[in-house]
Amino acid sequence: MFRLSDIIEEFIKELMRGTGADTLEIQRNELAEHFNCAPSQINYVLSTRFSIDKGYYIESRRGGGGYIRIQKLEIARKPYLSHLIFEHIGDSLTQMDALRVLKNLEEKNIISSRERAIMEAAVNDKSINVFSPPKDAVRANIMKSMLSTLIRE
Amino acid sequence: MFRLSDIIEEFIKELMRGTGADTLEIQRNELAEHFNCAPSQINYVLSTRFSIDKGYYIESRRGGGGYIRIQKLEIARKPYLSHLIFEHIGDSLTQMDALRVLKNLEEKNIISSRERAIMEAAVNDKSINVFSPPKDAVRANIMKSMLSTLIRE
DNA sequence: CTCTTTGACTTTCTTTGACTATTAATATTA
DNA sequence: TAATATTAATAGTCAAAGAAAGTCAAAGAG
Repeated sequence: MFRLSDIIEEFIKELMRGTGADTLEIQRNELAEHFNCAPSQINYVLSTRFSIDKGYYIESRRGGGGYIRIQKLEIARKPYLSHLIFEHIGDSLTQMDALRVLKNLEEKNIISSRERAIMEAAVNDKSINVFSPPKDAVRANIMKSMLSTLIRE
Repeated sequence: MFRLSDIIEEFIKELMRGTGADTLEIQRNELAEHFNCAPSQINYVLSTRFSIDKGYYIESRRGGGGYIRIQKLEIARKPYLSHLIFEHIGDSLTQMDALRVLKNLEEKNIISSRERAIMEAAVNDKSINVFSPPKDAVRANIMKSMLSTLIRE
């Protein structure tokens, strides 16, 4: 069950927890060499796990002394939930993206692990056994609906 | 006489008894190779013998590093939830009935009010905007799936 | 007829690599 | 010396290949 992308994700998160700071600077090639992978795999990890919607902001610079700066956004609960509901999710949401969003919500202590499990179950492909409106559309609805209960309170 | 599906079923159950843990991760292709059968036969076994109604919860992931995770629901520990999942809900659940069930669960302190709100949102008619499988069938699925997370923990 | 087995085809993630773009450092020229 | 060109050092993009799992319908067995 060796998934390098997950390992790199954890490595970065662990590094951030370690320094205590909310920003981390890495060098793409160095990191790639550390994990013995193609440099572009780092981009893959960043775009799938450290996007704005997961609560991270990324800046980078090319050329000599270049870097990638990963910043963990400290957004308040409601604005973050609003962003998810009104901007990110839209009318289609894949299962993978849903799972990643939920993982981050738990990491940000916006939901408990029980709540995460409940929501994961609700947006799971196996639960949403539909044809006519595509699964991703139904999932988007359910997800937005669930998240909005958290804003209401 | 030799029903391969039964043998695979037993093999998986034996594996779970062996490890003592309530979850087991397998790789579909590996298992298929072990039994010299088509990979899709594993799906057949899982869907006929390891569904939620049979007391198991399944998660899976495709792509590199993919897996199938089978978790046994320890129903004895949660009789009320089990009753709901295995007897009450069945394969169709109206919105009214879902709301009643959730209200009851909160009154019995099995779920928090937040959890109730989340689940209500998930099984709401507005979230489940489907035609082809009737809403009540999809709702039953989602509901059982969510409730089974409470047994799993 | 029902349940099981098989296999071709599909879908979803991940990994890799060739090619491109940008920036900083350095060398060259006016 | 100031301006400009060149080179080296980074990071970015995109599509193809790889690695799983899922679906569905037809064939087979009881």
